[in-house]
Amino acid sequence: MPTTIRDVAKQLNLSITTVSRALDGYSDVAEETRQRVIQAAEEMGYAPSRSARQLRRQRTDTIGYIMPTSQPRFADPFFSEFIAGLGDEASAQNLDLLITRAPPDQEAERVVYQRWVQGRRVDGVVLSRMRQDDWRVRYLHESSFPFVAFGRTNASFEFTHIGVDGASGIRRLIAHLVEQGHQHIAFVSAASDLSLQIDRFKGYQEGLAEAGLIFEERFVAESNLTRDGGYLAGKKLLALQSPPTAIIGANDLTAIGILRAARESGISVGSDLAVAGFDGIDDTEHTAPPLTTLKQPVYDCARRLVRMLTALTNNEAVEEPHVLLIPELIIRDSTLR
Amino acid sequence: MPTTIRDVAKQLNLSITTVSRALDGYSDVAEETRQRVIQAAEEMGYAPSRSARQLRRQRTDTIGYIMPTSQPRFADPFFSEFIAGLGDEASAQNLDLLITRAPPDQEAERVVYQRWVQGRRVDGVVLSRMRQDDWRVRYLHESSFPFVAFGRTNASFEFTHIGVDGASGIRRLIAHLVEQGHQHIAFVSAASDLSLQIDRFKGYQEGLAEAGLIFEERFVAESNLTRDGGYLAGKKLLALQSPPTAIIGANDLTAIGILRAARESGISVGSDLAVAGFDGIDDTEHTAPPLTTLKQPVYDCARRLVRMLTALTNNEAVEEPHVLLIPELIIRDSTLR
DNA sequence: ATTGATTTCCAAAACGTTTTGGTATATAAT
DNA sequence: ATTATATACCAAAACGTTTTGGAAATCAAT
Repeated sequence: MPTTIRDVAKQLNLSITTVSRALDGYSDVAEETRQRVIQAAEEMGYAPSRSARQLRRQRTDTIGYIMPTSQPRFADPFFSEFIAGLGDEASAQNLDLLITRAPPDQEAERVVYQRWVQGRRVDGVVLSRMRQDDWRVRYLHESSFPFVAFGRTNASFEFTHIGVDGASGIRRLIAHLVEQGHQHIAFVSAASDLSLQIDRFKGYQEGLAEAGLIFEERFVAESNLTRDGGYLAGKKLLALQSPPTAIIGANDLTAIGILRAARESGISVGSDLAVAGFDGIDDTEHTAPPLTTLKQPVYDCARRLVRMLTALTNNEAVEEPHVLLIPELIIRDSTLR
Repeated sequence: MPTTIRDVAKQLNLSITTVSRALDGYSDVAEETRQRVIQAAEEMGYAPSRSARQLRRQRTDTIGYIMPTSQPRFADPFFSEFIAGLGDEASAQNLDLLITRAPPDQEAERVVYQRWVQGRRVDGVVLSRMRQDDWRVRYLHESSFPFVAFGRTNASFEFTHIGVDGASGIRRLIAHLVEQGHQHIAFVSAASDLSLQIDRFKGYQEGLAEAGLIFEERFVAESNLTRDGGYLAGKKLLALQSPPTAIIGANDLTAIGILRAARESGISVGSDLAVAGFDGIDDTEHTAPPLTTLKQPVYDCARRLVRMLTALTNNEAVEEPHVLLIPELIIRDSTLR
């Protein structure tokens, strides 16, 4: 039986009101009383019941994040870093972070969002891995439920988000590859409804054009943002008649899979084949060879998104509601001859 | 303004009670009425307020996990997989999962646990990365708060947990290394208060003894379970007068760092140096060369722990409260000549 | 001495559920 | 015709806070 505010009040012969206000730092309680209350609360191990407070205040002091992944074992360090950022900033703001996972664009996802929104389970949610025509954005907007997003989408209205200019990043990468003498550059892509795919693929096409290279359909292999997917796509590309001399993965995991495919084919990455990824996860420093990548500050973005979200839930103005970041090109041995 | 149960009741000219009981499936409401209620609730977008329900029921239907890591950017896939398991099983049981991070064995950690326990924020918690003399175990036990743990500790009382027999795993690994002709086997260890360190290090010493090898202090390098830590420790060991021919990392991340140290020193892993890790994270399949490791079923353990915890919170008996698993030795190229 | 301000406290309402302990009506058994 | 039993419903209490709108006591100003 945990101690309630009533216990503390009785102990001190004060009213519940006074105890509550003392602890909340209101100015209408005498300093001496406040000290007594604080001490008693401490001694009795009192902490306000979260659910009671939530019910009364009509807010949960909790934000939610629903990982959009299909496999139960999500193995993408991107999410770890993103969640770490969310969690740390949430703690810093004295918020709780509620996490679950739901397969993207399926009934199950809808159910979770509805439960959280209608059950007033969280004050706001963070979205990531945006899709073109994203129903989540529509739904939350229509329910006028606070949310922020990592990534853009083609919604007809504005919403608070941080985007990363993948296209410009990939263009820079291609310029670098061309500089290294590459003419045959392939791309291992992701599911076509993902905003990041559309964005990065656009960069791929633009980058080729800028370098005066022609776009070849056969140099595009569709994959799924996983290591295994990258491996298979890499195998396929390397088995072509005249294979590419450089391969860009839609993310780092894909690129790591490609590295493995090259190794198994006896191809030396760096000298014979250039490989690059996107995200800048920690692993890329430790692969063989270390991987060239376009780094996006996932952790910091996550923290910033939480700050934007709290502004939203507090009905404050978000100072910069549409951020667009340029990823940083980190050149490592995997694209150096 | 979200719909409440009162709105639904008014709409149907029923009492709040009846609506509540209809939705909860009690038998004292006519089937026809129940259907009307269900339909109206659906149409009006009603979902019970979680906080109101929690307050009344005196339970949160939420379990908590506090990641014991110091760096804000935790980069250990172990945690991703663990959290994925917790999250999936929680969803399956219609529970929420609350997550945060706190540096192990520090005041901040204490504060978070106290907030959750005293504020009745969660129904129970899951512990991992246990320490000898773990204050969390003592505290939760004394507060008689439901918890389960991944890992053992030296508490004087019993508690529900799943342990992994690291010692026996490392012994098997050493036998394998000896079979490959290794006589000089080093160990890169973790913080000495971690149960996993004590356990695995014991296996290291026992394994050497069983093989008739002598234990040499200089072959032990202390590290911190990260890639960078493993890299530094690996560098140090490889710079010794007569360096080891095999190095065991306390976990996979450490081993991955060692791989990199070897590569930089121009040492060919497999033929010249054997390297092995512990955990069996996905990365190990994709390193160069693929890494020998002792795999523990982290994801499944996490799911099972949640099931054990719900048994505990429901005051049911846990059918098997003390599990001890043997890790599986997966031999890959990093320990084959 | 009266009035006005200020300080310090509090009773009661409200938040939205679930649960307890019924009551009224219809049906079945005597 | 009475009594017992089921069936279908409901009013009110309770969960533990925060907030509203005072009230009493003290102090300052006239």
